[in-house]
Amino acid sequence: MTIQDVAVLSGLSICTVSRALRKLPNVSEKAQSRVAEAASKLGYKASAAASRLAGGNTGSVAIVAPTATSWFFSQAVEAAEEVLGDSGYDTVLISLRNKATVRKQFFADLENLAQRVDGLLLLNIDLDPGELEALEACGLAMASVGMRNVPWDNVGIDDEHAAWQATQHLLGLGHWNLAVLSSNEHSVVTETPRFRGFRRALDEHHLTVHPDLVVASGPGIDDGRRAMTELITRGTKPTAVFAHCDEAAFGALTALREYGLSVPKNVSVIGIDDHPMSWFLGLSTVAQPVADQGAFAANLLCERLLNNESPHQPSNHLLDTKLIERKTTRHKR
Amino acid sequence: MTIQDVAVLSGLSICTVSRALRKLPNVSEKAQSRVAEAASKLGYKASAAASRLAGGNTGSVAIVAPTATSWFFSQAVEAAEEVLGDSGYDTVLISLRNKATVRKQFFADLENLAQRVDGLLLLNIDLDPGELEALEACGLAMASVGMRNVPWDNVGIDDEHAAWQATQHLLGLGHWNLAVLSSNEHSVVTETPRFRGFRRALDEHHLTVHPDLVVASGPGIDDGRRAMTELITRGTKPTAVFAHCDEAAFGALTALREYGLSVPKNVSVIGIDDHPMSWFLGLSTVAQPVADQGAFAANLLCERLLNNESPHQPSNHLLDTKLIERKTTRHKR
DNA sequence: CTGAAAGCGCTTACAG
DNA sequence: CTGAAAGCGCTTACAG
Repeated sequence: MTIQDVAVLSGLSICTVSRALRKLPNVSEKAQSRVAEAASKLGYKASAAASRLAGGNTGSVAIVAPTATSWFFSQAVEAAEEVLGDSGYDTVLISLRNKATVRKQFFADLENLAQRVDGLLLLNIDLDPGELEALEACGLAMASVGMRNVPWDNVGIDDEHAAWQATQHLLGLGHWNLAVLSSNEHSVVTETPRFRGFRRALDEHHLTVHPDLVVASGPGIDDGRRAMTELITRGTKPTAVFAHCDEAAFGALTALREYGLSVPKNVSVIGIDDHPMSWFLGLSTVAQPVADQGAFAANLLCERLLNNESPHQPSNHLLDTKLIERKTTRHKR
Repeated sequence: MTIQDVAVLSGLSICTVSRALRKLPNVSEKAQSRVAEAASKLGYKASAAASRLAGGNTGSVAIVAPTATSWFFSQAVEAAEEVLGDSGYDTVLISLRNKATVRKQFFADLENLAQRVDGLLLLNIDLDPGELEALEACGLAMASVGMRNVPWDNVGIDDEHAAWQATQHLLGLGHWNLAVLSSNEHSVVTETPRFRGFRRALDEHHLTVHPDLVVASGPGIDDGRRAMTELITRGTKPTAVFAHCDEAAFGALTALREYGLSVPKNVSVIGIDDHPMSWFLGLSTVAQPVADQGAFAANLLCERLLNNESPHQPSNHLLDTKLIERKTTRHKR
C-alpha cells in the first residue's frame, strides 16, 4: 500500500496527502481530516525508505552508549527507547563497548550514520575536541545524558551536590575521619564534580581532605575492592568511606570484610547511584533517577526533531538526587 | 556522493557497480576490483534508503527482547550488536518492557517493521501460536536465543542439563534433603526443563522430589526471597536449595540470613547463570555463556541474510554450561 | 559479462 | 489551498 492508495480513497492528490500526513501548513481542515480518515482506514504508514530518499526523515534515531551492559546504560536506553517509540522513531543502538577502536570507528563513520538516522542521543560520552567537532559537523539533531558544556540539550544530575549529600550524611553521623574512593578521572588539576562535593562538605565542617585518605578507583566492583585494600594496607584508619559510585562501594565492602572490618560497626560506607543491588546489600547511597534521565533526554531530542527550524539555547536539566539511608552507615561511636 | 561517482571513477555503468558492490555473480574480476578500488577510494557506502526503496535491503535488523534492563539481555544484545555491526547492519532495539500491551502492539506493527528491517533476532520470547504465525507471515529472516521448537535457527543452553549439574553438585556434597525454587512457569502438567533436570538428578540417586520442598519463584531477587521465606515458614528443613536462577538465589540468601540460617554452614545454595554479582557474593552456580549466545545467534542470522535463497533446516545449538563452585555450597556435615 | 531504462514511494519546488 | 512534475539513489528485469 502506498500514498497513492490514500490519495485515491480521500479524493486528493498524493501531494496534498503527503502534506496532510506530515501536518504541514497550507492544508485545509477538510482535506486534513479526509486524509487522516483514509489513512487510518487503510492503516497506512509511509515507507521510511522512500520518505528518507525524497529528502524527508529516516524515522530513526541512534542511541550511543560507552557500553550497553551496565545497569545504568541499559536502564537509560530502555527508557529512551520507550519515548522514542511513542514518537514513532526506531531506536538504533550503538555501543562503543568501552573500546578506543570502536569509538574511533564510530566517529569516522558518523557521516554515513547521518544519512541513516535523524538524531543522536549521547549517553555519558566524554568528548575530546575533535569528536565534538565531528558531531557538530554531521548535522544531526542531538541531546545527551550526563554530559557537560555541550552545545545541545543535556540532562543529568548535580554530581557535586550528590557527593555533598553523601558526605554530609557521614558527617552528620559524627564521622570526621573520612576516606574517599574517587573516580579515576580525578587528579590534582582536574577535580571531578563528585570530589568537589566531597571536599565542599568537609570545608563546611572546617575539615580538610587528608591526601592519605583519597584513593583512585574505577567504576567496577574490582576497582573498589582494590582501592579499599590499598587504603587499608596504607594503615590509615577512616571511620567512614564515601565511594563515588555504588559498584565501587560494593568492592569496598568486600575488601573490608576480607580484612575483618565490620560494616557499619567499624566503618560506614556510602555510594552514589542506587544500583539495583544496593537495596539487596543494604548499601546506603544517594539515588539518581536513571530511567528519568534517559526518558527526559529522549523527549528533548524529539522536540528538537519536530521543530528543527527554531534555533534555541541548549538547555541543561539537572534531576534531583536523594539520600537513602540503609544499613552500611551508622553513627560514630 | 552517489553510486554515480563510483561509476565514473571506475569507468563502468552504475548498474555494474551496483552488482559488483553486492558481489553478485556475472561480474568480471577486473570490473569487480576496479569497482572495489573506486568505492574504497571514495569511501562510498550505498544509501540505505535508496537501496531499500529499489527493492534491496534495509541494512538493519531488529533485536527483540522481553526487557532490555536485565543483565542477561543487555549482554546478549551488546554481543549481537557487535557481530551485526561487523556485518554492516544497524541494530534497532525493541524492548517489550515486560508489558502485554507493548507486546501486542509489537505484533500488530510487525508488517510495518518488516519494511524497515531485514531480519529479526528474538531473545527468549515465549510465543503463543498466533504470534508465531504473525512472525512467519512477515517474511523476515529470523534467529533466536533461548527459544524452543521454532522454525528458524536458535541457540541456547541445555537447561535440563544445567539444572542437573547444579543438583548433582549438591547431591555429590552429601545433601539429600533438597529444596528447589522453581520458575513460575512450572506446574504439575508442564514441568520446566530446569525442574526436569532437578528431578532427574534426584532420580539417579533413587531420591524423590518432596512436594513440600518445591516452591514457585519468579526470576527476581524479591521473588527468591519470598519463595525462600515460604519454604522456611513451612517448617521444612532442606540442607540445600537449588534456585532456578542466580537472582532468585540472591533472594534466598537474604531470606536465609533474615532467619538466622547461615550459608553454607546450615544450608547450601546454588543457582544457574553466573550473574555478574555472583562472583562478588560467592554464589556457587552453573554458568551459561550469555554474550556467546547473542553473538552466535546474530551470526546465524547474518548467514541467513546473506544467502536467503538456500532453504535450510532450522538448527538448534546448545552451548555448554559449567559448574562453578564458590562459597555457598559445602559438604553436608 | 555489461549497460540503458524503468521504477521503488515518497517530498519538494513550482505553478495555479 | 491544491496539483503536475521532477527527482532522491538505488535495483531489477531486459537487451545486447
